[in-house]
Amino acid sequence: MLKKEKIPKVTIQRMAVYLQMLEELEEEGEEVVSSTRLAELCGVNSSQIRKDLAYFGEFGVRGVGYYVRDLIASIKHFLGIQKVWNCAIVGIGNLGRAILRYKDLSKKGYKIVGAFDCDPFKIGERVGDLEIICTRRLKEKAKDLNIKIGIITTPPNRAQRAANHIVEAGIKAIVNFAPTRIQVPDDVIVDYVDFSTHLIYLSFSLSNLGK
Amino acid sequence: MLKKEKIPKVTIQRMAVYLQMLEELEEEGEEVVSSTRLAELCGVNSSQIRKDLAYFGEFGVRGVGYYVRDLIASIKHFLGIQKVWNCAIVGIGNLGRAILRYKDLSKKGYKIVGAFDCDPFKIGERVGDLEIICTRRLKEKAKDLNIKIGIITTPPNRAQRAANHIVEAGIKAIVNFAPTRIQVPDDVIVDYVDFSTHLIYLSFSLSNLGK
DNA sequence: GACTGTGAAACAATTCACAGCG
DNA sequence: CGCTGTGAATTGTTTCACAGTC
Repeated sequence: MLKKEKIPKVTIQRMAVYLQMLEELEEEGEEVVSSTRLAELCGVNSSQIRKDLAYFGEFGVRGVGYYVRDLIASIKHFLGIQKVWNCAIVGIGNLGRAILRYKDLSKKGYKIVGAFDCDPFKIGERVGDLEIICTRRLKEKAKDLNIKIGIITTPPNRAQRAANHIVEAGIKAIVNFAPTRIQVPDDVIVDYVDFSTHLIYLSFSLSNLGK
Repeated sequence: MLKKEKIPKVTIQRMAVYLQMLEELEEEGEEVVSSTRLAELCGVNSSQIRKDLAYFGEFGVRGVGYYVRDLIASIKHFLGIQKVWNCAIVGIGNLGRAILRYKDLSKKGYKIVGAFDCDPFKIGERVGDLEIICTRRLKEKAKDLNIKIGIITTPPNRAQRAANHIVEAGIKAIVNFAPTRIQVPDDVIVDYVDFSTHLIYLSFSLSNLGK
């Protein structure tokens, strides 16, 4: 089904947005949606949606549109999120705790199964139904818990060390919330979530409106 | 100084990354950096950096590189972050509180001056040195507090209402952390921060390694 | 000699426009 | 007739390669 052609990162990101919106439409009881309508809701061009979907196959009905329920199932299938992905958080500060308490993640197919920190005063503390474990034990735990994604929520000066532990543990995907870049081997994928980058974009845009 | 040409969003985002890295270099006592070295640290191509900077002017010295301190100052200047931007948070749950407690924001030129929520049980509660205010009072407060950026950290089903209040208050820039799209007038800029989008990108990449 | 700044070339993503189908 | 799926045209971004200069 999946064509050999490389699928651009932006396409995957938009896919996640379409999925979000389709699930809202499903909740509202909509059964069919056209690319034009979905495009409006997502704030993109309608042929963008058709092109994005075309990377994965043909899901629509000419003259009709897309069946919401079916399209949701198809997207989940080809994005690989019918199964559950186990994640570990490294760095249990305010943000780490907020993510641990974020219940909707499991609905989306992600489960946080390990909470790690290197502060001896935190180790052993319970957060939700997890106990905080020493980061040095990440490697041993990663196997037992089948952890596939590492989430870094340490302060920036600890992020590289956290990344090293994650890489050591054989985990191949990292989301880094710390506002710093990290160095990892080529076979590890890193995605950055940086709040200040977004604020900078907005304040720059505000400063330059109409230019 | 600023050319008329439209500056791509990705350039601004990378600018924020360069700035981050330059500040780390400055702390380490580095006085000069070449585009090649900076590129390595940021994980981009060196001519990318030179092209990005060229949108704003000429900052380097041929045969030498860039003076770290000067470049930081220049970037801050043209991104418009020498001054402080006042922000309001709408939705004081786990994530909202985590952001309120995130002290480094003010170092970066952003200050959260208002905390809003519509839950009567939360109103009046203190978080850090702010008191939670009813979201309906956002409009009146936005003027007094000179709020320029609104941050939505509500549950998804409340995000549109939060956005409406922000727009009503005359604020022209929004960061939306709620995992849903919002509709706003054309003159309001919205930037989305969505954790699950990042997770989906990673899990998709893991599922398709080497394809 | 080393490194920037920048046109030109290569590559990538988006949008258009319409053929094809239900 | 309406809407998808898709080549072709357009627009945008990245990388190359080297002239210019400190």
